Amino acid sequence: MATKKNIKISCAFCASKKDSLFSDLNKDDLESLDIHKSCIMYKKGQTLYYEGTRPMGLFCLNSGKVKVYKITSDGKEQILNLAKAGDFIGYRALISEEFYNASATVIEEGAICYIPKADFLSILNNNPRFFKRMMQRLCDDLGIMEQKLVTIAQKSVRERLAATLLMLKESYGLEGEENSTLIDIALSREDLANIIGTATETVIRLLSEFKNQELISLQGKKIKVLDPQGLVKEADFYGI
Amino acid sequence: MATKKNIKISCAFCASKKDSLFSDLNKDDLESLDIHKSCIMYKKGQTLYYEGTRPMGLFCLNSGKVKVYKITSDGKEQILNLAKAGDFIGYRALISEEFYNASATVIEEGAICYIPKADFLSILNNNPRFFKRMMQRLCDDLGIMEQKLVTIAQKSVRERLAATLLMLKESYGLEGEENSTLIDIALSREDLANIIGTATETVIRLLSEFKNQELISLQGKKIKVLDPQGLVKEADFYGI
DNA sequence: CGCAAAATATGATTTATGTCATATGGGCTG
DNA sequence: CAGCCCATATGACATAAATCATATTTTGCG
Repeated sequence: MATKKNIKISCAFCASKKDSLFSDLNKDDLESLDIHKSCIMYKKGQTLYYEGTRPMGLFCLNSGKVKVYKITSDGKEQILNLAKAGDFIGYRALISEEFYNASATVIEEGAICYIPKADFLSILNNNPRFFKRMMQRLCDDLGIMEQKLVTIAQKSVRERLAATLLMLKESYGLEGEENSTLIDIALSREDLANIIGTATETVIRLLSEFKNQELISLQGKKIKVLDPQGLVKEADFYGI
Repeated sequence: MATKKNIKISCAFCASKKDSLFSDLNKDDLESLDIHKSCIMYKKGQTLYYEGTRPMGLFCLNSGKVKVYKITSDGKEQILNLAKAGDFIGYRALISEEFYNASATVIEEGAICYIPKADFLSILNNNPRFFKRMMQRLCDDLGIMEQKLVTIAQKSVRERLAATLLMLKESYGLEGEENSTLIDIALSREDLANIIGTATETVIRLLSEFKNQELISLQGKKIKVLDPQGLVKEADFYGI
């Protein structure tokens, strides 16, 4: 295995910080983050942490994409969250001082920073503004998770797939010609199935149907949304 | 409609407080809660709040039981949470200053206190210990919700029902003779279906099967768990 | 107390989705 | 650049669960 090169990325000048939780930290706090921070390149497939292990710090994506997931007793994977540049992951276990209850694996390579637990908790405890911000984030996460639960519990696989495509379009959409939007994230059909909670074959089949209905187009792995309104109709609601 | 009688229940002496979030507030904070608090009896079927409305305070159950649920666009109900004596509900919307994104309805009558938003937020903002406690609670809620999502997404209805019965046994179990445990909460088969995310008939059928397997016994609405280990086997894991 | 309405129970049938099998294609590695 | 492997694709079939229908029992109400 090659030696991992530590990349120098300053939180104070990190472009990904723009809309992250760190976005309104003051200069001192941001500089204190840099002191013990490490920042390395991760390749696709590398795992940041495993469910059941103890968090020692906070991961912050400077670039790349990560999936956060749980594995059931019978070996099935359920993706709980996707993270992209600017996103934190693993903060909940850190805050509540528990073991991770999900795993995180890189799905698109990128630079990921790691802030030691002590530094993160120090800011959390000494900066009430940041503490509040974190609390707000947890509230948001909870709301999102509740909505996902309802969708998975009450909607058909077809509806969930349509809703998921719309959600992915929001988060990863690249505008193309003729109103088409490329979903710019390297998700396999299996990953997609593991977001929705269904079988890989079912996703493949339904994507084919959506293609035949000219709601989407498929160029290999990547999916392009042609008719978002049509998908909204299929989803019978908006947002998974 | 009868006039609602305001019951005098002091937070400082509330028996239900024992294991609530208020359990380690100091005397002054507890007394400040009492000043503007109201406490009235709610009957089965009464709704505490509706999704989409603005929270004006915090509900705290002195007694009785409440279901918290969302209604989908096509009118199906998904129960997110059940609350009993000592439980708070609606704190997330209050903290994040948003509209409720679920509704709450009484399923067993009881006395429910209502603490105005300002009083709750005042304690939250002035008592860092309580703030921390709240944050911890949100973390726990999030973990629970994630686990529920995984279960609903990846487990069969049969497994989910078994898991739900075990969960209900933990929260509402009354030990009876011969190792049997009565699940002491007035849930209809429909409610049960709306926890699990399935059709009422399916719940009824599966309960019959579990009865035939002598895992449970049915006396009208109420369910008695006879063989928890058998249910664990059916659930293939523990805890929904 | 008796009736109506709702909840529970069970059967018959349909359907969406899972599973298994096999073919095809794209991309990575030596 | 070739070959292999994994992802995608599609078909055939199995099945869990939804839906619709109809008893039967329980509950609440006047």
